[in-house]
Order: sequence, then C-alpha cells, then structure tokens
Amino acid sequence: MEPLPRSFYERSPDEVAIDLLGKVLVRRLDDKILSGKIVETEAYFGKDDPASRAASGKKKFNLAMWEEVGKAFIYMVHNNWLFNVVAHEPGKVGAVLIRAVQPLEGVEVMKVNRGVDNIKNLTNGPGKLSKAFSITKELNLVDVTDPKSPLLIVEGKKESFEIGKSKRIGVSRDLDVPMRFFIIGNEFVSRKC
DNA sequence: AGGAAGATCTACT
DNA sequence: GTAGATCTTCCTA
Repeated sequence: MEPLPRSFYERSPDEVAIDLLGKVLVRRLDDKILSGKIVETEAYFGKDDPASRAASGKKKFNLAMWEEVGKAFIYMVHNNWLFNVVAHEPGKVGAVLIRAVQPLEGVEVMKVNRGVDNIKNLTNGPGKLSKAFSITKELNLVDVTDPKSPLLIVEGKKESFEIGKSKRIGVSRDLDVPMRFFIIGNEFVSRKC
C-alpha cells in the first residue's frame, strides 16, 4: 500500500486532521508489522494556539513542528509518548496529534507491549497507542511518507463514516473552536462525547 | 531545583 | 462518568 504523498500534509492542520481519519498507521519492526486505522485526531497550530507545543516559541524538543511536513513529531507528557504528524501550510507551523487507532495487524504484539488483553483497551488513547506500537523518541522526525521508514501512514480502505467534532481533551487552555475529530460510533475512540 | 505537561490507572459517587 | 494520585522529561529560573 502506498504511503500518502507529502502534499497531503501541506495544508491547514485541521483539514489534514479530518482527512487522516480512516487512514492506516503502519509500524515496521524487525520481523513484525503492526498497523491500525486512525479513528481520532486533534489539530494543533503554531503560536496562535495556546495549547500547542509551538506556542512558546521554537525549542529543541519541538523543532519538528518547524520541520518539513510529513514527519513524525513525538514528545513526552505524563510518562506517555504522544505521536503527531507535522502538517501545515508552507511557511507556517502546526501538527496533527493521533489520539486513537483501531488495531488491524499485529494485535498479539500490541497486547504484549501494553500488558493487557482487552483489544478495546490497546490503542484507544494517545499514550496507549504509542506503547502498543513501540513508538518512542527514537522515532522523532522519521518520515511517514517514506515506504522504507519504520513508521508510515498509508491509504486505508474506502469506506464512509460520519465525522464528529469536539473540543480537545485534557488541554488546559483550549481554543474556542472544536479541534478534535473522530469517527462516530467507532469503539476505539478514546472518549464518547 | 522546581514545576508543568496534549495522560492513564484505579476507585469511587 | 468524574476525581484524585502518580508516572517521566523537558523547560525556566
């Protein structure tokens, strides 16, 4: 399956966040392939967004948000690695947080990584999916549009679904605009709403 | 050195 | 469904 082209990420983060729903996240380990359908995302902007890691200016750890679009941006919060994809219009700053996926391949490996048996509890949250997919800082800045990369995003099956919107979760200072997007009715979305 | 951080788990009302 | 304790890095002073 072909990775999404870099141009896919060269748009406003909220558009990219919506279009990423239904796409497939693929993690390539030494001998195993893990994959999952993206069911929940959030958009983050640059300095106009108080919740964004980019809000306080360019730092070492958030350099990725200024980088070329289509790269992974990974950072730690509360003992959890959170996985983002850099996405923004040319000359701007932004990223899309992947909040939840639905496991497709490699479910057994994910169970071992997470230490739980319940499928629905494997990847239904940003920190959980990182553990399940063994995503750590090592993967910061990998190119998710490169077929050879250990972490990439590919086109999913054609299917129709309804897209729900809400405010972002756990953010101390959110914008007034809904910036969280999810597939309505999917069991793996982190919270109902 | 001190504190904040986009979360998770567990234990309840 | 909500509430509280607690986890590890990185930033700021």
